[in-house]
Amino acid sequence: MERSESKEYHFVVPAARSDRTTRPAASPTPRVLRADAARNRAHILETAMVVFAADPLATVDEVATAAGVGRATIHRHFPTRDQLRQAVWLGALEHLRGALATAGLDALEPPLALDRMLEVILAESVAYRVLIRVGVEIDDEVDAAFEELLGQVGEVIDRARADDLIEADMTTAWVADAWSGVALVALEWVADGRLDERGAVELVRRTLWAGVGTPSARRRTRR
Amino acid sequence: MERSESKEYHFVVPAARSDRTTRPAASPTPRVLRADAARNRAHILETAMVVFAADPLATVDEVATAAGVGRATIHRHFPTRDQLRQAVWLGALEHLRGALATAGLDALEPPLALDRMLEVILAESVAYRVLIRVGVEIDDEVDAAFEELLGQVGEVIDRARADDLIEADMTTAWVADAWSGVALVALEWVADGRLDERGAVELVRRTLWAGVGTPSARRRTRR
DNA sequence: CCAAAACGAGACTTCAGTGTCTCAGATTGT
DNA sequence: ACAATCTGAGACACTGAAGTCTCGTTTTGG
Repeated sequence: MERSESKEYHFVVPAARSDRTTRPAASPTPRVLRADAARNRAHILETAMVVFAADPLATVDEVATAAGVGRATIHRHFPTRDQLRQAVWLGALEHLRGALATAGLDALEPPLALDRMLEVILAESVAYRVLIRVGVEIDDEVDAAFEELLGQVGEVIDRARADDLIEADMTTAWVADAWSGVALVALEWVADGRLDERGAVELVRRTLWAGVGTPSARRRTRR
Repeated sequence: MERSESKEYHFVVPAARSDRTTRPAASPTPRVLRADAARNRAHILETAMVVFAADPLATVDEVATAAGVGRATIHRHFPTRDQLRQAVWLGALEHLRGALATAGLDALEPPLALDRMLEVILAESVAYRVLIRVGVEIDDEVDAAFEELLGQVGEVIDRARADDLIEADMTTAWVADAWSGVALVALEWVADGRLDERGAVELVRRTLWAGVGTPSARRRTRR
């Protein structure tokens, strides 16, 4: 690990080493896209998201094949593989931000809002997986976008805190990370078919708010 | 993702695609090692563990340099990079199993045993990181070893359950995974210096057993 | 002490994957 | 309809890393 700054989301964002040999690159992308080009570009991005979610080390050729497109076409839109990877990552983040933005979290009581959030993440699990497993180079754009996403979580938690629902000495950052840690596990369970989405939401809610212990365990494990 | 069988530890064990171009390999390792060879082999393995923990995509040359050893020597002991990777992974697992075995978990009350377990993992965080971030190909050996490690966790949890400390409708597998999810977050916090080991153990214990909610939250979030 | 074994250094081969280029054909926009 | 743009297909050059090999030197074990 050799990240410089120490942000709050280390757990979620993986190392950013350009994961394959990459030559310096060349020209930037054009200015105005013809309709079909734009269509294609979007399609490539979407396919790449799925492919990278399944295998972060997938080659450009694999993406091209999956998208039913020539490899050269990909390079036309994304000069280097790293740039494609970065674009995919940002696209996934945008996907999630959009989904959360339209989920109406503000209108929900905090506990329900967290439930809703998990539902969104489960629905967008491919995007979520990309965020977690595909590397990204942290620049200002990434930083800002990510920060905003985290802000949405933090806000919900702070509202819960205002309702006296959160143990006072647990920081918002911890609650957010603990939530995402548990949510991530649940996500895997759903992906494995060991749990359906309803069950996942239920289990995460209970685990997060009340832990896995019985009342008697709560007494015994307190310091 | 293209794993066939569906085990309980998908969350922890990452995709196993040989993460770099690898040619077919060649000869197996010799039979009896001279003393210096054995020493060297162990040293390479240990160094590789550290290097791979920091960067799962590190090259053989990087490992060689870090170990102060010729690249050829590494290839003598581990014909292909993949075999080195596999050996490192298994070594890390063995490391952890050993540490847990000598931690005297059986003699501790279940909640304390889980605390102790986290302490061990924090102490062996390099090995743990390797397990999580470095790919491995699942063969029978890996499967058996991993299964045993999980068994150790499961056993502690089952003892807790026998003491009526675990909510009856939460499965042992879920408790184990939720624990490891939260523990993983705590591990990152410690690595970032946002938490010391004592605090991490404390926080994980409370979060796991009682969640992040206040008593009133427990009432309100129940179904 | 000496033969066998292991090593480092460096030269070499091979190869997968990137990125470039060209060109003939399809699509678009006006 | 026609010029501009985009595309697929394929050939090509380049490179980093893997794996092999040799040879002179060091270490081991009996």
